[in-house]
Amino acid sequence: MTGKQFTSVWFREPRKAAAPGRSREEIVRAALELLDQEGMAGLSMRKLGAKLGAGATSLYWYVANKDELLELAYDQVWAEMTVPDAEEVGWRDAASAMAYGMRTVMLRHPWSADLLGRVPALGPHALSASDRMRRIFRAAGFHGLDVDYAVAAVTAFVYGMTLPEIAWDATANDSDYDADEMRGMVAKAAADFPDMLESLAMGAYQDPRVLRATAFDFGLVSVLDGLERRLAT
Amino acid sequence: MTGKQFTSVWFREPRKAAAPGRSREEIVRAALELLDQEGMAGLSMRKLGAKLGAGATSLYWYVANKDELLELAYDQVWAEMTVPDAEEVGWRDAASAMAYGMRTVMLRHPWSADLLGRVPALGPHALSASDRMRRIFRAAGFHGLDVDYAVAAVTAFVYGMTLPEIAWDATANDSDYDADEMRGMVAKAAADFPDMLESLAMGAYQDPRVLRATAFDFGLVSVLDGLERRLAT
DNA sequence: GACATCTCTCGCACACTGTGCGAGAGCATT
DNA sequence: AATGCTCTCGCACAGTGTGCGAGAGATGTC
Repeated sequence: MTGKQFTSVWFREPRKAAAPGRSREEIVRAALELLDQEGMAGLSMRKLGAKLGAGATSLYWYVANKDELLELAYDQVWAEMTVPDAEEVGWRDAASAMAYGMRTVMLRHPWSADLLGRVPALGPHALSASDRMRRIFRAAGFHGLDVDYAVAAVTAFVYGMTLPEIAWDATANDSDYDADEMRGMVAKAAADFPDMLESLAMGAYQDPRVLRATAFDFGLVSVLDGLERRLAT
Repeated sequence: MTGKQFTSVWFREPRKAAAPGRSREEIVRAALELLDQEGMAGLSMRKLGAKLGAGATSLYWYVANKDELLELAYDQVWAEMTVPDAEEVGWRDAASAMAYGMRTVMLRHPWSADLLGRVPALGPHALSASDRMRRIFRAAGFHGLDVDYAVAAVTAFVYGMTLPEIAWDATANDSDYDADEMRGMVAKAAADFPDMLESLAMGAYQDPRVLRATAFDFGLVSVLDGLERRLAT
């Protein structure tokens, strides 16, 4: 087993911050800007270095490698996720708001789709968000490991729903076709499935964004209903 | 807008198969082998060419670019997903079997996690699977767009749940630490959240695989319960 | 038989990527 | 003045996907 060792930034002591000059914070901030503007493919160490007026490899003094940098940036995304207090609004509304919040944050930082569920979420912000999520479901009445299961169910739904949304937006942006042309080609591919075509046609009369929001809401209500039912027994 | 044009293999006419020699099928098959053995990072055009006793760029005769190749491989994964007939076993069992099936197929081809929900699933096998999924929920009693919403809810849950499972397996494999050491480091990172620590400790006494299967079942039952409730109203 | 056309292979080259290494600059402490 | 520590960065290496254009081999067509 000579495979490269797995490590997380959060398992190591950070380099003690010295004088101003460059800092880990500044680097992460610049990386976030680059990611928001150009997406995951637009972030390279050389570009990031240039943006900071530094040589590409200077950054390696503050960050062990690119993966660590991404872990750091990832945690900043978690910082934006607001998880309301269940004591105030009731667990159902809290869970719902949390789910919607995750979705909007993900859509705001599409590159996070490449990291969510793929990179260990052990940063301080991620942990704090998890803790607040768990609180919601404890307030709902779950106990023991069921709390984790409930959190996992809702977050899994949000990931799985939002991820394709992001992917769709990305391909739509990269395409020279407009929405109608796109739909036409999809229809051609699905020509053998009349039932799907019908459904496609029904969706064509609505704004895709509204359509997706509706789908999200439909699923979310179902998931929460299901969890509620479990509490009742 | 000079961005590279988005296209899908499924939008283009395939090159009409000529004599044996090399063929698109053979290439895709070899790519699948490589992906299963070495994962997404292990697939490069040069390696694939070598495996087939061909030059790296020879493959470009059969496939426009690597993305197209991945779309083709991706569809083969969908070919493995069995979706039972709702008429025979009832919609709930059918949906449940479908969800478990998707999960096992994904775990069997971990690299598919990088494609699922990210790449348009418009290949024949993907479409056929979708069609059969829709049938399940129509049999359940959903109508119009609700059919799509229900399918989306269940598949989103499966993606979102299985994706982190795969990621965890991957990092565990790359690591020289064993499960206990890993848990120790996680515990250190989460030291500020006593509630999480307690939960971590509770999970420590069980086989992680069983734990994850339990979590999956818990969520799936909830989602299906939620959908069932919607039918009742 | 000779020539043209079409199918397919592949080496070269280009522009990129992450990052290990080692030389050095600037500053602080002794 | 000398030592050592913190930090920068150019070079180089081993990769990546893929555009291009030269050619091989088969298959018509006159």
